[in-house]
Order: sequence, then C-alpha cells, then structure tokens
Amino acid sequence: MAAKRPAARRPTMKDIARRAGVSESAVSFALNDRPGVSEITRDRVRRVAEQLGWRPSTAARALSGEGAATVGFVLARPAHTLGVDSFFLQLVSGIQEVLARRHLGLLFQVAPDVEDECAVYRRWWAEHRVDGVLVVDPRTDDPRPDLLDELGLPAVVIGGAPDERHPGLSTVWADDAGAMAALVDALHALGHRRIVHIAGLPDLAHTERRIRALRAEAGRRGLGEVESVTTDYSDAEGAAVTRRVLEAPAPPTALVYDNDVMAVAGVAAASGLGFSVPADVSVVAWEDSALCRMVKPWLSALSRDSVEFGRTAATELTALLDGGPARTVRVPVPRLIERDSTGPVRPL
Amino acid sequence: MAAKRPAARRPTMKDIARRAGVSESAVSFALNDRPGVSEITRDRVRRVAEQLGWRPSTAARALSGEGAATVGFVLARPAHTLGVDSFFLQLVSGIQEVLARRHLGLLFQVAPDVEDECAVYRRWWAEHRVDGVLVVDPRTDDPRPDLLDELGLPAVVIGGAPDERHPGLSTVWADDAGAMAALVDALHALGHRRIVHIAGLPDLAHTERRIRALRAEAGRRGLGEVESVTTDYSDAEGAAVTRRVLEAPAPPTALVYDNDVMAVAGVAAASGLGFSVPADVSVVAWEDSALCRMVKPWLSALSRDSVEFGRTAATELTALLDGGPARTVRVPVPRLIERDSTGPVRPL
DNA sequence: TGCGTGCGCTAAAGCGCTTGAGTGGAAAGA
DNA sequence: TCTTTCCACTCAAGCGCTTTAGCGCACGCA
Repeated sequence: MAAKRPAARRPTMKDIARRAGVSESAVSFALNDRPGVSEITRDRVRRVAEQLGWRPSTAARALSGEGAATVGFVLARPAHTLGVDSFFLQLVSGIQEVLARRHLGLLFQVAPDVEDECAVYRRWWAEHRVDGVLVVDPRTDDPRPDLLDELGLPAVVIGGAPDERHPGLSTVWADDAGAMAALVDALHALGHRRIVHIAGLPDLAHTERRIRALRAEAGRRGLGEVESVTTDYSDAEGAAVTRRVLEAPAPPTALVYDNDVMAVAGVAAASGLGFSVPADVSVVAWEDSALCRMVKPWLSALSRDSVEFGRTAATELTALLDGGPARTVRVPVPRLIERDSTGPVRPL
Repeated sequence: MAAKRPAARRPTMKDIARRAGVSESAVSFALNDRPGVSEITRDRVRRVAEQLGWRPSTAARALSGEGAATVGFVLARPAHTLGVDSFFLQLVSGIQEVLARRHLGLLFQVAPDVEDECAVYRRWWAEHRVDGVLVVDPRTDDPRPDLLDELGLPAVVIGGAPDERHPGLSTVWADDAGAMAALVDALHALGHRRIVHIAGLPDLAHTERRIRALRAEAGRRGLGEVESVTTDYSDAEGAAVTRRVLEAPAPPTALVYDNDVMAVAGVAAASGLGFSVPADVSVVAWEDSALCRMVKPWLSALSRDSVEFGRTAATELTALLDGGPARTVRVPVPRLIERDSTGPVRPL
C-alpha cells in the first residue's frame, strides 16, 4: 500500500560534515581532491559521503562558479526531415558514452531553424544552463560560430571544415572531398562517365564540399557530364529528382545520394521507370545504415562510424571544458562498401 | 580580427535593481508576477530587465527551491536498436514543442538497460537536475515506477497501461489491444486465418498487450493458428523470424510486425523465399513512417501521430509539475492505413 | 627558548535567486 | 487628532556549494 510518502531528502555536505565531525569546507576539500585535509580525514569523509549516497547538487555547484556540468546539443532541421535518419541517434549515443563517464548531462533541443538555434544558445548561456555546446550541420555563412565566440561558450563544430576564423572553436570533421574523390575513382573504374549527385540541403557546408569535390574530380578526369542537385534529404525529393534526371535524354549511369533515405527512395523510383539497378544505373548512398541492407538490391554505401564520430566530438568538447586548446581533428574518411547496387556500366 | 574577448557578463537581478532604483526583492516580485510591487514599478523593472537582456539563472533558481526547469528523458535500448527508428525522434520533437514554450529544458540520456536507467534517475534526483521525467518503454515488472515514487519525482509513463498501483504517475497510452482487434478484423475479413505476429522485445508492456490481444481476438473468432514471436526489433531478427515461419509446413497468410523496420526486412526475406507480397502473404507494420513508402510494395501500416503523442506526454508532465493531479490519458487508437502489402488470401 | 614554517582545519563570504519578516508612510476609520 | 490598516517596498536569511583568509598547533631551526 503506497501511502503518499514524503519524498526522500537529499543529503547535503552539511550532513556529511556533521557525521564526519569536520567542517563543510573540509568536506569540500576532501571530496574534490583538493589539498587542505589529511588523507585519513579525506578517506573518512569519502566513506561517509558514499554511505549517505551523497551527490553534489549541480545547482549549487553551478552557482558557485563551477559550471553547469551540462553540454547542449541543438538539432535544427525541418521537422519532417527528422524521421528516418539513423545518423543523429548514433551520433548522440556516441556523445553520451563519453559524457556519461564524466557525469556530464546532455541538454537536447530541436529547433525549427538556425535562427532559433541561436536563440537557444543565447538562452542557455544567459540561464547558465550549459558549459559548452556541440554544433551540427555547419553551413555556409553560419552565424553560430560568431555567436558562440561572442558568448564565450566552448563549442565543437561537428562536420565543419577547419575554420581559422574562429580559433576558439574545435572542429571534428570527415574529409568529404577525399571520400568523393575515392568514390568517383571507383565509379570511373567501372566505366561510369555520367554521374549525378543527388545532394542534401544546399546551404550545409558539407553539401557544398561534396559538390565542389565532385566537380573538381570530374574536371580532373575530363568527365563533362556531372551534375549535383540539392534537395531537402527527404525520400520524396530523392525520388522526384531521380525521376527527373533519369528521364533526361542522356540519363546518368551512376547516382550518388547524400543520404541513405534518398538512395532507397531513388532505387524505387528508378525501378518504377524501368531502370534496373545496377544494370542500367548504379546507386551509392552516402550514409550506411541498416536501411541499405533492407532493400533489394543491397545498396553500396559510404560508411563511417557515426558513434565513434560522436565520441570524438564529445571528447574534444570535454578537452575544451578542461581548459585545453581548440583543435581540429579529422575522423577517418568514409569507406565505400560495395554491395549490389553498383556495377560496371552496361556496354553499348 | 577576433581578439580573445572576455566572455560577456551575464546581468543579474542586482544589476536590474540598481538601474531601476529598487531592491532585489522588488525585482524578484516584479519579474515573477507576485504581489508586492505597484504596476508602475513592475513595468519599469520589466523594461530594465528586457533592456539588459536578463534571464534568470536556472542554477540560482534551482538552489532556492524553485526546481531545475528541466525534465529528463532516458532511452534505454540496446545500442544497435537505436538506428532506424523514426518513433523516438518524432516523439521527442513533440515533447520539445511543448517544453520549449515554457522554457523547460530536456535532459536526454541513452542508457544500455533499465537498471542503468534507474541509476540515471537516482543521479538526476540527487544532483537536483530534473523536476520530472518522461518514461518510455514500460515493461512488465518494471522497477521504475516504484523508484520514481520513492524519489518523489513527477513522471509520466509513455505507452504504459493504466497503473493503479502508482497513483502518483501519469500515463499516456494508446489502446494497442483495440488496434490489434481492428487489425485482426480487417485481416479476417480478407480471409486470413493463419496469422503470425512478429512482436518486439518480450518484456515491453505493449508487446505483452498486443500478444494478449491477438490471442484473445483469435480465440473469439475461432482462429486456431495464431502465434506471436518476440524479437529485438532489429531488421536481422525480423528477417530471420520471417524466414522461419514461412518455411513451416503451413505458413501463415498474414504477418504482423511490431515495427516498420522488421516489416521491411520481412518483406525482403519473404521475397527471397519466393513468397510474393501480398499475393502469398500479407504484411502489416505496426508503426507507419517514410520507410513504409520506400519499399515495394508499399506497406500497410498502423499509423499514429507520434509527434502528437509526445506533445500529449509533455503536456501531462507540465500539468504534474504545476501541482496538478496524476492522470491517465489515452491517445487515439492507431489507424490501419491499407496500402499494397495486404490483400485477400489467395483462393486454394 | 623563541621564531618562523607548514599543515590541517575552520570561519565566513559569496554565487543569484526566493521569501518571510519587518518598516515607513499614506489613507482610512474612530 | 490619534490609531488602525494596508500597501509598496526593503532587509536579511537561506538554498548547497566553493574558496579565501585565517587560526592554532607541532615541528624544525637557530
């Protein structure tokens, strides 16, 4: 019979001090591994704290200048893009793994757009809520680095290119250009000359990087007919663009999609038009996930370890919070996993 | 040239008090809409606060007993299940929508299992981090309600059945049993008599509800041959179970999957075995998402509005935080969207 | 013996906010 | 006119923790 119990009271340092027979300051010193108490007292205090199940009140800590022990993460994407994207949950789970070890909280927020995202940062900063933030989806002309700089909020940009204009920000990035080059290599070797790149949101920095890389690689090899079409990452646009380019007079023989969702939708659209994959057209997805092995044919994909990506980002942020210098770290270039959706171009 | 600026200082109530020529208490009264100041002073204080860009420090608020202005959300699922599930992001985005309006933060954590989840709650409680939590994936013999009760942490259980043993917890749930009944109705009308249910994790409460409902409905109609097989929700198990049941001597004519991912994998597995959908076997997914329209044939699915589900849950939690009574609210029964993966059973 | 030194500890202030107990003055009642 | 009441506002304590200053003590040294 669960009568309405009063909520248990949280033990405070005062309780510990009383039971250990020392002052609160001594307790503070002891528990924070600061000099000022003897080892024997330290041990005793530690034991009492443990026994009482004491945990520091983040509120009190934050108030006395120690920071909020929390980092922020804002996802600013149109709501309908949120659905079937495996990347973010994986990323977040990697982030958590690192943060949890240090008992750092993750304050999460989804916002409709970057402007709102900035407002969130301002609010978090003003409210003392976070000690640092993880920024995703960096853009061309991104207002966020300037803002974070202005607020003095430690931050690591995930997926941005190195940015020497903001020496205070760490960056964790994958070399999209290198991956694109390798991809074009592989497709070229299979005989593909007409490649269309169904890209993601136009103002995302990595979209631009990929588009430029494709153009550069094509130029280097004398491939005239490459094209990048930007989309909103949705299955609907992926399918629509696929239909459009395949119905052109000289359809491409290879399609590169900036995410798995569009690639899957694209394959379906291609089949609908009578194109068989990979006989008539090869398909590569930029993000590997279970999805790529859930359709027939299995999709060839550029695979990277998103969980590890998250771990790396979180590690950089903790380093920053510890007072370390901002760094730019590159994670491994995505690897092309060749499955059944890519093949040699059909001989004429 | 971004020289290292000192981080801007946050204005405090003291600053406001000085500029408005009143005491800090007056400022507090004014800004919190408490009696004790005249309307004219209140206005002046408000203006100054606005002008200074003041925001209350959550740390200080929390410390003086006001709560942390944050709610917690733990996702305890094995890491590999995290990938392609549209449900949670949608749910979270609905939750956010409501929380953001009240400037409540969402502390998010992924944990490996329920035990760790409990540890997280304890820590959050001890550290004064959250005012309440949203609990997902309620289980049979769930330790969490007892714990939350013990801690006196307001909570709403998402997807649980009404639970009269924990009058302090709110519950937001969908009537799985009703949906299952409607589904069996529909399949029965199409002539299906042998139905296999590829269910989710065995100890999830809604898994059990669905299994029981299926059995009850089958019993009511004299369908002898129904079966539920529990899985881990992964595409791999979905495919494996599909193969196993279709290779049995008298294979089912309809398959009901507890999520979209398994359904898609199941269709692929069925095709691999030479079963065509829906001619040889009908397929229904319990969760609707873009995924269901990305495969051929398009999957019939039980659809519900997960974003709205999130909104409802968050609304209940805020009500609880406002001191309201715990409630049990039912969201609309999932609707069956009939697409191309269900059809009449083939005549012998 | 006296003095400086360092160690182990305590006292107290302060972080930014809330809140209950005053306080002074004007308006209302006797 | 004096008291009462009420209102607008101030004071000060307190939330749980960190941190600086300082205190007493034993020790080493001259």
